[in-house]
Amino acid sequence: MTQDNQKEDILTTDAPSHRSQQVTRAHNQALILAAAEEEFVLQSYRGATMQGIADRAGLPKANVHYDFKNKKNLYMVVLRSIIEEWNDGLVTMTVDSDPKTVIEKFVRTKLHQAFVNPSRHKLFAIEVIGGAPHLHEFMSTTMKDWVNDKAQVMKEWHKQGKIGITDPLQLLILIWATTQRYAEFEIEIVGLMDKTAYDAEDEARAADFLVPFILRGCGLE
Amino acid sequence: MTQDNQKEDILTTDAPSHRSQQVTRAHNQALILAAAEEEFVLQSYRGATMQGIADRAGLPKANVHYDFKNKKNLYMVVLRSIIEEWNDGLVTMTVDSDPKTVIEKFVRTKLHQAFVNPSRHKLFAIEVIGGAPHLHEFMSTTMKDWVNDKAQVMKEWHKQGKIGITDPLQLLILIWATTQRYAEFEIEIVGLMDKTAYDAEDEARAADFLVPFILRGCGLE
DNA sequence: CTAAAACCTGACTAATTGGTCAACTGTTTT
DNA sequence: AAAACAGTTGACCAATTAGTCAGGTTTTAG
Repeated sequence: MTQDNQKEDILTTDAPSHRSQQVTRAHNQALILAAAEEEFVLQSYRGATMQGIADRAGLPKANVHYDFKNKKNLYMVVLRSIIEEWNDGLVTMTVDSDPKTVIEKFVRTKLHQAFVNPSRHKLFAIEVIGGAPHLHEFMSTTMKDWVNDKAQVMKEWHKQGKIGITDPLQLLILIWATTQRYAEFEIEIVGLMDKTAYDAEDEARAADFLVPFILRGCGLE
Repeated sequence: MTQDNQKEDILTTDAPSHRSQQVTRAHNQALILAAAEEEFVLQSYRGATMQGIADRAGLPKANVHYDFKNKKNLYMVVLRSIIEEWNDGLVTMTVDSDPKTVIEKFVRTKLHQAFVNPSRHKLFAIEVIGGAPHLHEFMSTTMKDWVNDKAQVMKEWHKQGKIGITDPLQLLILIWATTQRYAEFEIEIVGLMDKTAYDAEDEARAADFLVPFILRGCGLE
């Protein structure tokens, strides 16, 4: 029950059948990471069990330890991959950019990430809410630098009368809060919509509401 | 180390010294609840230990079991007290109310709750993010009724041209997201502000940003 | 004053769980 | 072909932890 389909691998490469060991291992690691992400979200760090992650990935527990050393390390690997994705969403924003365009793009990108990969946002949120014990470095370096940079640009925009916002940090907090909310509180929101999961139009519905609302709030449009 | 100051009770009443049993018990239960709230936020349900809660309350572990039966029950009691507070923040909102006044009041109330009692918001958030396994009933009854009621009112406002919002649920999500964020992501926000805790003016700063922003977003003012 | 009831707690137990390890299988190198 | 290596896994162990309980003390009722 733990290990079933060794033969029918979905990979499109067709090298000799004994290429499998390396490839399978990479494949299994991906399975484990995905399983860990789910388990950590649902059970939170302490509640997640290595056995639970192994079961979810359909592999023996010792395999998980072989690939990822220990629980903390596995958790850190998952967190790190989330941070990498965070960096991808960074919009280029300079003094010469058009505020309206940049803000709209930023909101849409963040919102899209939230709908495409809610688990990662949930995990990140749980980590921060619980005191961010594993994220101190990231938050005090990468994130802070990024925020200071954008805040600088927005202050300049304000000086030039391009935007009605005096406190850029508050605006960033608001944008993160409103976009990520759809991922983090998925269960609540979906429940209030009388559904069990988001449907295809929900992201668009959220964007159609949020984008004009935020632009208006910023005194644009 | 677990139990120290039995004598010096801080209570200002000075009834005969053997009133203590009942009073002390109530007092201890309050201590345990507060301790549990902290522990559950920091460690999440599975990570929180009865011993940890007991230590935090300065009482023996068996005492916690005596007062609250078991871990799950203790958790439910904490959750229930949070839900009660949630109900307190409900603003009266009818078709005849002034949208601007009501929305401003609502935002300020929610924001104040967030700053006054961040732990409760964190715990609630962790519960919802983790799938709300203990909140299904609340969310599908009390909360849903409340939302439907307010949505009805807002739709009427829109029909009368008093407000520029067509999808009330989205607005409620936004208000919750932006206000509660200051509680849930306290660590992140405080870090980005180069502090270790909110200072006295932070709530006002957030309100001064949020209230006009949201009113503008709603097409008011 | 006495007996019952309520309260309190140290010591113990059973179950869970992160982590290890030795034996095994398949792959690569020489 | 055979030795070295990488990958795999069942079985086991030590530590943690929720929950129990018996024996104690304090409070209340009659």
